[in-house]
Formats: sequence, structure tokens, C-alpha cells
Amino acid sequence: MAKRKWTTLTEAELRLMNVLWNKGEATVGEITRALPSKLNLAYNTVLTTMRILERKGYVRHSNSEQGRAFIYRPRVGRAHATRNAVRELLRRFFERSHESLVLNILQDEELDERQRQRIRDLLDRFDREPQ
Amino acid sequence: MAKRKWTTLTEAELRLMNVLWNKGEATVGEITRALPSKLNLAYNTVLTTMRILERKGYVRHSNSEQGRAFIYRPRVGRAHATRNAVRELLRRFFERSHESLVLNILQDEELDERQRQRIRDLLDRFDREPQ
DNA sequence: CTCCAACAACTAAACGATTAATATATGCCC
DNA sequence: GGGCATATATTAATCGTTTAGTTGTTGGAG
Repeated sequence: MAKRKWTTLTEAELRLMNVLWNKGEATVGEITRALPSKLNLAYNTVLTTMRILERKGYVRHSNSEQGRAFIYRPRVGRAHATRNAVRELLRRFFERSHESLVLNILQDEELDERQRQRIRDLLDRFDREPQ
Repeated sequence: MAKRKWTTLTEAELRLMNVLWNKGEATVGEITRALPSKLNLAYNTVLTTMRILERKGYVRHSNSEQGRAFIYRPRVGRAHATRNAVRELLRRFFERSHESLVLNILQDEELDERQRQRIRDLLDRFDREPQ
């Protein structure tokens, strides 16, 4: 009942998705080896998380010919996942107001004058090339 | 080891913090009654979550005089919590680039021309009144 | 002073995320 | 085809979140 359809990616899940988005497709072994070695995750750890991602609809696997291992592919693009995350943030903290979020970003004291200028340029460019 | 200092607010925690931010201070009972009645959370549920929030450093309680119940107060402001959430999103999905996030917001197809204009106005206003 | 209602402390169950050990299957080299 | 390396399946331990029951404490009404 009232189960979220999207289910935002967790930290560990996002790590695996990044590998998959970069590679386009990969086996569990390939993903495991592609992860930062400082994490040192076991093959089975990655496998379990891949199954969770599959249950959540983020990836699918094909019982590949010419090899024993399953091949996993993203079912949701990075842009789509990103947009979901932004929408989630908007819902939680900004009452869905994009403007409030932009204002917050501009007010962040870690944002210096040069970065603000770049954002302004970005807006101008977007004006000139409407989507 | 390597314990997060900030620890982003969860959904249930944020609900309680919103009440506290609005009221300035409150007892557990007051918070419980202030929550949307459709949630119908038990007093003990709220109490437990308040203790977690205290452990995380988001609230503190004072052993109040003139009353039996503890009085809880925010130790972290809404703006601060919001900024942490935005930074977390930036780290996860935008490699800490504010510009990328702004671009993403502008490209969101749910954002119409009027809303874009409002964001532009916001930027202009921010230019005229530098922080 | 007694007792009830409100409160706090403790405990824990249900659940998901994260991690991994163990067990089983299978392709391939020789 | 026997056995090693690699894969997948099963299982579960650990932890945090969310929810709430039970028990003990206390302040105030009468």
C-alpha cells in the first residue's frame, strides 16, 4: 500500500549504477573489479545489491550466450535517476519550488563570485537556446 | 570509524524537525499532537525518534522546570539542514558542481516558461543585492 | 494522601540496506 | 572427464529506521 514506485538510490546502489552507466553493460565480476579497491567489496556483496537493483527496476540482466555470467544493463538512465533525486529533494525541503532551491544554491557561502557568474552565463545560454 | 558527522535527516525525522522548527520548542506530547492525524503516531514512536535526533545532534532537551515533560529545541536550523541535504545531492549526483545542478533544474520538463522567468528574476535580484 | 493521566525508560519487532560466508553449478584447460 | 576457477544461489549477520508495547515514575486533582 502506497509503495513508492521510484525508490531513490542508496549510496551503495549508486556506486554500482555509476559503474554500469559508464560501461553500458557489465557482469557482476566486472562491476566488482571496477569498484574502488579501497572498498574491497566481495563478489557476493555486489551480486546481492545487483539483485536489489533489479527488483527496484533499475537494471535488468540477460542470460547471456557466449559466456556463463549474467550481463547486467541499466534500465534507468543516469539523467532519470538524477532527476528523481532532485525531485525528492524538492519535495522534502523546498515544497517542490524550483525557485527556492536555486535561491538556496546561490546563497551557499561556498559559492564564490566566479561560480555565480558561470551560473548566470548558463542561464543566458539557456535563454538563447530554448529547449 | 569514518562516521558521518552530519547524517542526513530521514523522512520520519524530518517530519518531527518541521514541527520543532515551526514551534521553536515543544514537548514530545506537543509534537505528537501537532503531527498530521492521518499518521496517527504513538507518543512512544515520537519519543524514540526524538532520542535519535538528539543522538545525531539535531535537537537537545532541557529538563524543564515548571513541568514534568522535557522541552526539546532544535540545535540545527532548517536552513542548515537544507544546505546539508543540497550538498549531499551535489556530492552524489553532480560531482559537487552547483552549475550542473542548476542546469538540471532548468532542463526539467516540468518547469515551464513562467517558472524559468521567475528564476531569472531571482538571479537579477540577487545581483542587485549582493550578500 | 491516594490515584489517574501524562511522561519517560526500556525493550523489541518489523523492515530494508549492507555486507559476506557457505553451498552449489558450470565452463574450460589438460 | 577431473578438477580448478569463476558464477550463481541461499542464507544470514549486523545495523539503522520506524513503529509501538510494557513498565516505572511523577505531578496534580480531589
